[in-house]
Amino acid sequence: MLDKANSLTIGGLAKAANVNVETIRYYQRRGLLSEPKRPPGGIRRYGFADIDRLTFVKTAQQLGFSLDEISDLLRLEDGTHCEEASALAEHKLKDVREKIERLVRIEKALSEMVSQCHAQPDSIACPLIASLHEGGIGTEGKWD
Amino acid sequence: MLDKANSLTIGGLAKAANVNVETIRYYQRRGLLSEPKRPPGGIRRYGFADIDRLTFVKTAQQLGFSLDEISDLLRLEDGTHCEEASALAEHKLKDVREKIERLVRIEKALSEMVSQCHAQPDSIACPLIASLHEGGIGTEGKWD
DNA sequence: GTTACTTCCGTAGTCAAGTACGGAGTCAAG
DNA sequence: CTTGACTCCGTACTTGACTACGGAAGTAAC
Repeated sequence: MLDKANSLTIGGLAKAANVNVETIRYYQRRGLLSEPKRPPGGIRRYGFADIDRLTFVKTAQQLGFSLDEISDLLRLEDGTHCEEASALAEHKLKDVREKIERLVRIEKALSEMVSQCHAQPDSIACPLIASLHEGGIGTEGKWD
Repeated sequence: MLDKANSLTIGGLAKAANVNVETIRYYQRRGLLSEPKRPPGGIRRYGFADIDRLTFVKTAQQLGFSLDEISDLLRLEDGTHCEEASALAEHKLKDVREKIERLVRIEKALSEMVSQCHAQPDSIACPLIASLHEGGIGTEGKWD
């Protein structure tokens, strides 16, 4: 299906995924990206799948995952055994949900701040830090 | 209100916030945490506010913010001028919402994977990478 | 008022994640 | 069949975020 599309050199891949060539080579060394076989005395070629994979790594990184954790996630994508995979997935799911919760709290604090500011543009209080307290702002805003 | 509570030494603060003493000093150098005045020839004391601040920094970090970005967020908390603050807040809000979206996509992919796996525990496909494509899964689950 | 733990402070070292470098080999155009 | 750009590969350097070290000074318990 995409044999013909496997036409990128490492430089083209780097441009397409908006990363440095050296970063690609680094990821290959770390096992995050496989190195396509190189035709005897030739040059390696890459395709769409590689762009997607790189993009995924970069995105996951921005979300606070380390390269080791991203390796784990990618092992899921690559299809390990079902038991193992689902255990890992459930674990990662917990991480992800916690991250979402925290971000939602921060989001609320920020948006509240913005609207407060538009309402009475002089005094401003930002409950950003408080927004992270466990009990906090899920349904009701109350802290001790 | 919490003058009496400002009783922690740097070591106590470190324990309370679950970070290294050196990390606190490092944050002070970077301006993420202010150094309380030290009584002539004495020792600095810290309080609850400092614990919260440190906790916030650590949490934000896990969510993929750099210390520089966290400085920005903290300037909001500390109350700058309203215009400036709200502009910055809106900008950060965009970041935060993007992060949430991406995490939600990942969350869906992972949870789908787990339930698929429970349903037919042998063949397993993980659309983890696909989950990040723009057009994807906002309201409808459909990928090509 | 000595002993044992801390704080204080500057400087140096570490670790993850790249980024740069340099020389040999490959490829595409002219 | 040479020139210029790019790949390949190993090794070395950089950056962000700590973490460790060491000596002087503070402090708490005996």
